[in-house]
Amino acid sequence: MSKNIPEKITNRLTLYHSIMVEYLEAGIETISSPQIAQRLGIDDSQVRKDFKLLNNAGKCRVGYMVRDLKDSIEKTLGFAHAKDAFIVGAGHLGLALAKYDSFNSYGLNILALFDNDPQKVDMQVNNKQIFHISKLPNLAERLGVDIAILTVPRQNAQQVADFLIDSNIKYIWNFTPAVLKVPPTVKVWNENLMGSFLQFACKDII
Amino acid sequence: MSKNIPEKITNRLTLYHSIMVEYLEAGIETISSPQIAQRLGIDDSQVRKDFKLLNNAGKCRVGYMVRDLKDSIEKTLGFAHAKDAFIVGAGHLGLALAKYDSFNSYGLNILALFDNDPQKVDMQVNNKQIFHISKLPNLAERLGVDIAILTVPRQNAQQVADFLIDSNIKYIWNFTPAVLKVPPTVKVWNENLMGSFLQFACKDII
DNA sequence: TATAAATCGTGATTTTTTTCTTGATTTATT
DNA sequence: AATAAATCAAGAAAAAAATCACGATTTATA
Repeated sequence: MSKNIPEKITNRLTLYHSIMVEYLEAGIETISSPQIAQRLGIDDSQVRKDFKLLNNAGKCRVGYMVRDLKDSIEKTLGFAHAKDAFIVGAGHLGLALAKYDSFNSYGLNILALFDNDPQKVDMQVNNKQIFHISKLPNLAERLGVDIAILTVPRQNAQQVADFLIDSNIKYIWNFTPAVLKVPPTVKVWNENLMGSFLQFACKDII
Repeated sequence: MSKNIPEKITNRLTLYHSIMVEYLEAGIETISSPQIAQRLGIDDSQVRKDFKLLNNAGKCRVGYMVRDLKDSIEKTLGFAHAKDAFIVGAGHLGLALAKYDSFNSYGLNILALFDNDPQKVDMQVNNKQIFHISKLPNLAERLGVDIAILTVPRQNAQQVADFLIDSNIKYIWNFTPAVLKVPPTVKVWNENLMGSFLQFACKDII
């Protein structure tokens, strides 16, 4: 569908999207590339080039239609294309993500959580049940789920990932700091919160 | 101190660091650039160039000392340089982050949480107290805190950010999807979980 | 209606990042 | 001791990304 947009551009698209949401809420119907550029601290021609990629034409002296931009960004990023996923690891972070309702409107549908702690099993979080991890392969197959959000402790990350791979999980959104070893058929997306912070902190706090 | 290392390189440094931790735990003392490169799916000369930046010489046919690499990455990223921070917004995500103990070993020290919900005020989370948001300016000044982790709902993000800026907060780690408007003296680091997922999902799920 | 100002679209240029290549060095092996 | 294999180092080349520059268009204003 989408012609493999570079990561950097996708990242900017998500930022543009947030701004569109804000403008829509404020009842502003058009937006210009210099406005966006200034907000994000980038060049305005960059913004226009990105929008070109979305086949979204602007109007000189006026700008772009906010609603159209929002729609085409959502189309490009696949908001409507709902994706089912499991959360693996029902610790603080896993629970927080399970309660994070915005996932839904962005096309991510959390179906259930998994953990190996018997105390947590069968609890409900935000209408999603926590299952024992041993139930995952069966449920993944029955429900056709191939996305897992990994929120276990670092020490168990690789072991659990191996188990997920055996269960035919194809996409792992990795919130652990571990760098997972996976076969080429499996895609990993590293969130790495601490790494992210360090990038920030390094900028000039030190 | 650190000579403003580009974001991309910093990001790779955090990944290298994770691998070093893993190798150390496994008792492996040396590591080669091709090993790392293969693991991360990048070119090995890239890895060597990054290490060059750290002034970390390798040894032909052997590789680099894991311990040395880990130390110099930590030095470059400022692990030892402890930074105090507040969490603003004691919702699910804020609480999860407050309970996330790994922050400490990476040089981030959460001192307290803030919220405007009277029910949450005075509760303790992982030995950190939740204060009413109105207490923030005073505490920030007294404790010399200028870093805030923003985990409020998107709708309140800008308003709270403005308040933080008035309170002399200089660094905002923004977990809300809002694109904050801040003066040039304030630095924002956008986490944007959904945006991150969309980048991942776009890769080829659609 | 003419002029000015803002903005788009896009090709050219520059900068940054990544990959390629080659030579030197070290260790293991015969 | 000679040879082979793995690895580092570093400059060259290629690719990707960002910025610049400018003509064309549209709207507002004099």
